[in-house]
Amino acid sequence: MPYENQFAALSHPLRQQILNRLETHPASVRELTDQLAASQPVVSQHLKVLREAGLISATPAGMKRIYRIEPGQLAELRSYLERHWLNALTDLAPEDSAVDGADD
Amino acid sequence: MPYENQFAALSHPLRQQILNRLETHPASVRELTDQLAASQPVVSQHLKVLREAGLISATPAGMKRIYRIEPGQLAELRSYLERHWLNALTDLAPEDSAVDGADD
DNA sequence: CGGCCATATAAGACTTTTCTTATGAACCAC
DNA sequence: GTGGTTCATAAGAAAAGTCTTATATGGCCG
Repeated sequence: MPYENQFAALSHPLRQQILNRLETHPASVRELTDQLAASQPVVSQHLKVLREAGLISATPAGMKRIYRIEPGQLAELRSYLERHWLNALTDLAPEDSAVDGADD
Repeated sequence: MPYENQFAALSHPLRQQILNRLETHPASVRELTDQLAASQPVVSQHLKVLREAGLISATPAGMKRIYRIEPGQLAELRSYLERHWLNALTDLAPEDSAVDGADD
């Protein structure tokens, strides 16, 4: 079940808001907590979900940890979306394999 | 929190498998139940989630109901993915609005 | 060192999701 | 009509997710 965790990570509004913030500029937990009107533990917990899904990464910077978007994983997600469930729309992909009989 | 339900719908392995099936050919509940080794109520429940997310649609055909992919919603989802969290990757979108200060 | 700041994590309550079992409604054949 | 097939849905238990409160870890400064 590919990308199950990534889709789940994107399915929570606060995590979407976190990504919106990080997409424009990386930030620390404290900054996100101030901007998003959520408690610090909640922000940390959601950051953990996003990090374990590979959508963001953290780099220690002194006392803080700077979180930033990991665009590779998001690009793969989009690619997966296109390769599988959007062929019905575009109908321009005669890729024989990985289409029928590959459900998991 | 846009597309929250769509991402949640894609976050379950059985629902991904259902979409994999429907992407190649539309099917009835019975056919999906046979192919996916899940009980009929479970398949119906997951089809309901996918339908309420706008990702599939159903057309009555006699005794059966034929489910098929609704590619428009998936295309919008991909588009949303690109417009927001993939700018950091491509960096080619100077679209001023809907980027900063719009988290929900 | 002691105190403070930033973050992570644990424990518990609460909510939501998911599955199983059972049942009901609609359609078709006879 | 009866019987069989297809599908949806309800009820309940089990599992997973999410929030709050409290606490622990680690870095910085005096």
